[in-house]
Amino acid sequence: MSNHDPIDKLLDDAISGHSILKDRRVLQTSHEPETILHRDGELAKTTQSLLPILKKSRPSNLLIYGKPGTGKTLVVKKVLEKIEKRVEKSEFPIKFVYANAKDETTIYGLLVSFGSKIGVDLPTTGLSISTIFKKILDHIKQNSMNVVFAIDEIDYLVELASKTGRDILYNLTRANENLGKDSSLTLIGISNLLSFKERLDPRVISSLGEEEIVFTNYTVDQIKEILAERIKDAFVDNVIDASALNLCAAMAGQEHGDARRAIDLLRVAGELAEREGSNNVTSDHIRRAAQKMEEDKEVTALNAYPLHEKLLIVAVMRSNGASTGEVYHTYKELCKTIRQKEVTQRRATQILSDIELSGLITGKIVHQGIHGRTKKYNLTVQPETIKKAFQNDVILADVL
DNA sequence: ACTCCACAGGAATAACCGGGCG
DNA sequence: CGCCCGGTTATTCCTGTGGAGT
Repeated sequence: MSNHDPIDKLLDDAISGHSILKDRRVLQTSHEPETILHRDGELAKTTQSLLPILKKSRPSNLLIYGKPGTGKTLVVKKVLEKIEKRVEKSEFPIKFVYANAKDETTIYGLLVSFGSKIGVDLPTTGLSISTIFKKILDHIKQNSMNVVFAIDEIDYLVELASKTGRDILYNLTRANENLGKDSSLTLIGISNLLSFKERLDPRVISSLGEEEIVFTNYTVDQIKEILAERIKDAFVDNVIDASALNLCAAMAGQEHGDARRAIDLLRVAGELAEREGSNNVTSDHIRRAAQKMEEDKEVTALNAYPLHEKLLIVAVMRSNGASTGEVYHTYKELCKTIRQKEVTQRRATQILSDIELSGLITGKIVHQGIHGRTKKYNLTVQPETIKKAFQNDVILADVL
């Protein structure tokens, strides 16, 4: 699967003089390992569910749940790949299509990419969704294809789905009834959220959820083995301290057994160690990698806020531990210096409690007798982080 | 025991915004 | 293109509140 381009490899080596990293691609999220550890049950169930297709009958639609980093995508891709290989030589036409709903901004885009993968030429614009849909079904029918369509992060789809979008999802799950005897369409939905089902049209649930598989979390020991496996391919021998490996697995396990996070952590720690010219990756590197990732996450979150949210965060930073009134006062000053219209205090308190919900600031209600009731706000992140995040915001330049 | 502060936070309503549709 | 629709943002107005000060 992963094509190890010799040119890339040379370039990688050249960039990092004496490298402790043998092949950093192995640690990237796009990497698909040969064997998938500790997912035997899930692999078996998924295969089982798709088995009918080998006997030329239609499998049930399948819904897969599991927390992030539990190997859902990996397992589905692997199983589809294996079946496809097995069927390749036979004259029985099976087609697997994988799409990630996050990559497509609209249902329309999703359908078009789906269509192009099964060989329907579609214009990227101009046709209505229902026309596209019909063309795809016609194509499947005419060529008597058996198609399995895997939609990853299907929760996103439902999120952005308007009424027509929901209808499409419904039609997709029920498409079989309109296909002839010789063709079929099976859906595999993959979702991070267990609660995803609740927000679905009950008609869709009954047809999409014909069969369900829930992916369990990895244990710390399992993560350790998965990491060890990757380390073998990614790093030069014996550069990862045992304590570093343990810590890395433990940190990821603390969340909910997120293998992807563990691997990310390892990659960042490895890059950190390499940049420092260190000969091995220590638990200190892991710790700093975690810190860096946390900070990056905060910076991204900070930048995603609209202007007035940012201004209020700066106001909280300026006057740490201040009451709502004081924060609002400094906020108004900030608005004046950058010539922006301020929002009302009511709105400001609303925004502040929204930000509080995201965890960047904390607020505590205090009663001060004759001095009334108010909320005292504090920053939970380093002021440095905030400055770093906002420094390339041209509007905020003057108030930092 | 009573007052009164400095807001919290609910409700109603208006302004705005992006997407779909004829 | 304008129009409508649903969702979000913001304003206005409002009632409620624990305890320091008297």
